[in-house]
Amino acid sequence: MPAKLLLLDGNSLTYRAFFALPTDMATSSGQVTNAVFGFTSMLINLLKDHRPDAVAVAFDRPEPTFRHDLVPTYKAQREAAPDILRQQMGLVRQVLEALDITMLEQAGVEADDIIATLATQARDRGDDVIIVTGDRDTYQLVEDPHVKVLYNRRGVSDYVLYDEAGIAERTGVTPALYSQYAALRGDPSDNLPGVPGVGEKTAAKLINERGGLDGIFADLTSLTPKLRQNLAEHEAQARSNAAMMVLRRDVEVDVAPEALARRPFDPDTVRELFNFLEFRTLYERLLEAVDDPAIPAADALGVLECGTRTVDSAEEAAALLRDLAGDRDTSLAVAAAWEGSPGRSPLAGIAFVTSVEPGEAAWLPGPLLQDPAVLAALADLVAPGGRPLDTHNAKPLMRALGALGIDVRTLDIDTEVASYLLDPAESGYLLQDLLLRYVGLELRAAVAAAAPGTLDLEGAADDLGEATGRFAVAVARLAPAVTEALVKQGLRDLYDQIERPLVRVLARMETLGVGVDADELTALNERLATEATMLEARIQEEAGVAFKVNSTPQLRAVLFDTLGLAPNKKTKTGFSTDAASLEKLQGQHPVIDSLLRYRAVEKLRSTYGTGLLAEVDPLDGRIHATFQQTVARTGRLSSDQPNLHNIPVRTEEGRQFRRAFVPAPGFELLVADYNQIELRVIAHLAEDPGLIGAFTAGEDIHTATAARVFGVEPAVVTSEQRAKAKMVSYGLAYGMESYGLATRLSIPVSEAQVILDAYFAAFPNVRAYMDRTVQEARQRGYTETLMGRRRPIPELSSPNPRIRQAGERQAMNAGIQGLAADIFKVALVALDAALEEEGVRSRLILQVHDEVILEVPPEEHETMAELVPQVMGGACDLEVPLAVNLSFGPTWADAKG
DNA sequence: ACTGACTCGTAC
DNA sequence: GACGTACGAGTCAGTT
Repeated sequence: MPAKLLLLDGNSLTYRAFFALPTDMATSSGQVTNAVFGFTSMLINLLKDHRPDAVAVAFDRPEPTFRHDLVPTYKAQREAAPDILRQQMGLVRQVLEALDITMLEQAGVEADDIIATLATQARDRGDDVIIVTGDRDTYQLVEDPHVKVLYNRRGVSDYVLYDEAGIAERTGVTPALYSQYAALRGDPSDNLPGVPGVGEKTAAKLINERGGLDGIFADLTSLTPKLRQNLAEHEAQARSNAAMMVLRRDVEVDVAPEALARRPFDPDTVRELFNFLEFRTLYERLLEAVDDPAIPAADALGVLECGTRTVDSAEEAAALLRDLAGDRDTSLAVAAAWEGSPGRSPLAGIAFVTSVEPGEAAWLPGPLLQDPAVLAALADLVAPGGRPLDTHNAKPLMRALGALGIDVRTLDIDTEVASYLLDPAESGYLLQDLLLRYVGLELRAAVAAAAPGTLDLEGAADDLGEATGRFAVAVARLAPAVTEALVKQGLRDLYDQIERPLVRVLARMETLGVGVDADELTALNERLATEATMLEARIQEEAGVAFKVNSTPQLRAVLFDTLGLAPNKKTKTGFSTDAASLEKLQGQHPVIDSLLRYRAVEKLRSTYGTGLLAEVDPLDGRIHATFQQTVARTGRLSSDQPNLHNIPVRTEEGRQFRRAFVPAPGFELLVADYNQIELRVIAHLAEDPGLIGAFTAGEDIHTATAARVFGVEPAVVTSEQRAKAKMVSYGLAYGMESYGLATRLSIPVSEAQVILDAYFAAFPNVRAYMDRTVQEARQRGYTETLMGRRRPIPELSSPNPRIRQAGERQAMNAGIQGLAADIFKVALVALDAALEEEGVRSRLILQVHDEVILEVPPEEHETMAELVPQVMGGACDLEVPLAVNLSFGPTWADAKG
């Protein structure tokens, strides 16, 4: 029985896969994998569908081939492959290496020539050959029934198998005549022009009628005049093309036929590589495809094992903790379990790892954490100089232990925070996902279903200890892996100096919470609710129909159908009713004003009235938000339950809510915010002398900017000019374009463009910086801040221009917002340390991106007025000073300004 | 009853 | 489409 040989064109197929699949397919570390995924997926399908006895993949080499010697312009028009494609060529080779599939390449010839040679040899042996390529040149090889071409049409799964008849049907000529046919027609992708006026149809007709080029050129007289002239003039071109297109079948391939035979691969190697590439489904498909009982199935990939011992007496627990405290040179992995939501409910218990491999843990149920001796031992364990602690999401544990009087000072690796630094673009950081990705182990299903730290095992209380023990062992296995990754990516300092200490600072701020005047909030809420009810009735009256005003679809129908108003903006589902659209309708119908007012009132009532009241802790009357350290992709913090980062400030009415934020009795509030931090960051990063000069001189930045942009003296800058300059400055960090500026300033796009041009002419380094940033990000696949914080932006290589441009704006913004966030975090950590060092009672209670809020006792007013701006101003040494605005007051609103 | 998509609006 | 990063209220349609 003849053997079956599969021959692949590595370059052509990888190239096809790259353009067939979206480039936002990437690993968590930002490596784009669309092409290597597509290639691998297709290879697996081929192995499965055709069960070849032998496989080889041929590659082109970068240096010129004999065809370049024949025709110097051969392929000269080709652009260099994008970086993210070239990287993947290497990955494709790694995949083939792991699968132990032979790769062939040779200087001076192309992959097709190697394929032609091998195919001819195999044919001569009587073997069957299937050639897989995205390139049509190999059609000429299908002249023998043993040889077939699998032509990859568009994607990675859309391919068709051509035999001789198939080629004839597809092209109109037989494989033997294919190269002469192609010579007439030309090949733009190889930069080989054909005969003008001769396309596929004419070429096939001529070749078939005359049996080839010789027959055609022997006698041109019977052809139409134009065709005759074109052929006569381009005979040399056509003959040269033909010579170029004939594949060499005599390449000296240094490989014996047996060497191409399928061999079993090393499953561990393949699994490791697929794991690295984050191919989650391919391994199983591969196993199906090779059907080799010697290769272990995917479910033997590795399940984390752990034996957990429940500690049932306080004496035993205290002894264990003292024992664990003895080893200060290695980290201790722990995991917490909660009665309810992490950090907001009592601890259900803590598991401590007693052995990493084999996995063993000790489970201390919650009640033991009431015992004074246990608490004392635990406090010693985590006191300064105690045992380094690893855990997943340390902040809630710190909060809970803090409530028990234990200050955790020995945090080493928080696997969640560390993983966030490794890839801040992930949608979440579940322990089980990370363990699989970085270690290749699975957490058992019952546990894997639970959110990190929640472990809602449907009342399976007996399992809670065991499940938490497994979490702890998982942390112990994961921590070294993420640490190694941190070091590799140069993120270790960022983690050690900023993120890790920040965890404790945030934990303490959350625990303290912020005081609110619930009576004031309630009064505001009721007033707004009354007005909302009144407005709702008025709106329905004015519109003449009863409808749900909060419902966008219903409002849309009322405005644009019932009332017949003219819509101007569209959303995904219909005409927009947002405030900007409504404002354009003002004056056309009385209901518009009522609607705008209703929207404003209802927003305040629902989000800030009812919303904030629901978050007031009945125990202490304060609001304890959670500050999320692993959410924002730029490195910023976020706040939820409630979000204290978007409390209104711009309108007086909204600002009322800030009056409800008050200090603890006997304290006043201190608000300290960075002045124009993002613009200063831009000045520094762009090294723009104009901006740096203005900031250094302490000028009003918007006036100074306007003066330069509009070419007037600062003294005569109008408020309108200043407003325009201000808007440009704000938009800068977001990559705003003329359209956006025009919308915001209510001016024509052309005028906005003039202003933008003038801005970039006045501050040329800013544009250069933006361009440089995008360029670097595109090259590397990620942006990086001054402090090394990285953010992958795979969108930069999207073939979709809209997505790509969005990626460019993200890249510009990430460097700016990211550095501002880095600086601010440094300041928070430094402030916390300074307060501790000074031994003051003043304390951090809130942060809002570039603003910190402290509770300050009156006697420390002067100290803080000096200390806070000094520490914040010194957080980072930029080319411009970091100015800090300070204000004290009895409420958040009073302390603003 | 729950969930996710969608729209809208607030902050920096 | 056209300005980046968040969180959350409310509606609605689809699923349990």
